[in-house]
Amino acid sequence: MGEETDATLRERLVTAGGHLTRQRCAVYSYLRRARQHPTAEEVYLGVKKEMPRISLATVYKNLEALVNCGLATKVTAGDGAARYDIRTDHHYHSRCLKCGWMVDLDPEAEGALPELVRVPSNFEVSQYRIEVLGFCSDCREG
Amino acid sequence: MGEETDATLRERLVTAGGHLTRQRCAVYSYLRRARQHPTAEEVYLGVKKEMPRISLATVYKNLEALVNCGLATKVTAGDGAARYDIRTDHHYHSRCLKCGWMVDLDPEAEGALPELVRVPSNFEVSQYRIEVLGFCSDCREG
DNA sequence: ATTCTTGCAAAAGATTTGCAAACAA
DNA sequence: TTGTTTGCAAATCTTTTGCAAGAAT
Repeated sequence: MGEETDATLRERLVTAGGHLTRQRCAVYSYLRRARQHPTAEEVYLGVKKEMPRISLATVYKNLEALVNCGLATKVTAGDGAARYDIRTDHHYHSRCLKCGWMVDLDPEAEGALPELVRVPSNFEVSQYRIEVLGFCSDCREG
Repeated sequence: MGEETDATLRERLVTAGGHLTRQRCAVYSYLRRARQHPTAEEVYLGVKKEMPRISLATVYKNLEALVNCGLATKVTAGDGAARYDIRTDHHYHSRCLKCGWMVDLDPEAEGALPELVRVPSNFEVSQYRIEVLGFCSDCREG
């Protein structure tokens, strides 16, 4: 993993009162390289290849630490296991109903929510999520 | 429970190859009367009051049966247990980050999704979900 | 009669926790 | 040194499943 990446990770961790460990670097590195949004189990299996003694509990704890210091997002797809996303900026997701493939979607326009949904005035909105469900290019053919 | 309600339930169940049982009526009735979107556990505890020998497994099976015959929706909030919603039409949800309170939101305008999100053209959209997160009127004060 | 459903207990899957040893600051 | 993290096993929580007995069609 790159040294500036380690530095960023260390800075965020230290600010949150944490330590920079080999396991934490490995989890963060795996997440950065992941093509998809992996589950904790997938991160575990991936990191295990280079660090055979790491435990699944450690992976869970480290993923939580990354989320807590703002370096990752937990995406709960609803079905099965939670997934982790290296992106932390405001964006949405599409998910294939057949294979579960999850893709990031970029906001097209900001502040358009009120036109789409009527939110009660006594509810204080802090964020919103959009999930688009359907079939990816591979699955719509098969 | 009202007789027309039973008749609707029976019709849907029979169409799907199922039976109308006391337990199923009770679960459906509870869901209709629920002020919030209850978890399976909450439905179980509620129905148990009038039907002490019902089992949690039966409640799970019956909630699934209701979803399958189009009389309820399963709402997976991400955290903890799934919740069940008697509404089956297209609508959204808001959820309080403090107390978990979930409220139905009505669509303000249809077909506005493309203005909000850029979905890849090779993805076949079948539905989308919007979840508004924040704080309900009770929790923004406390 | 036949098929579906119930209730129970056990199983399964995902995530969390307690704790002593190891590590980072 | 002091406080945090690791790895392991056990525990927890939610949901599912197998099966014999019971209920609905």
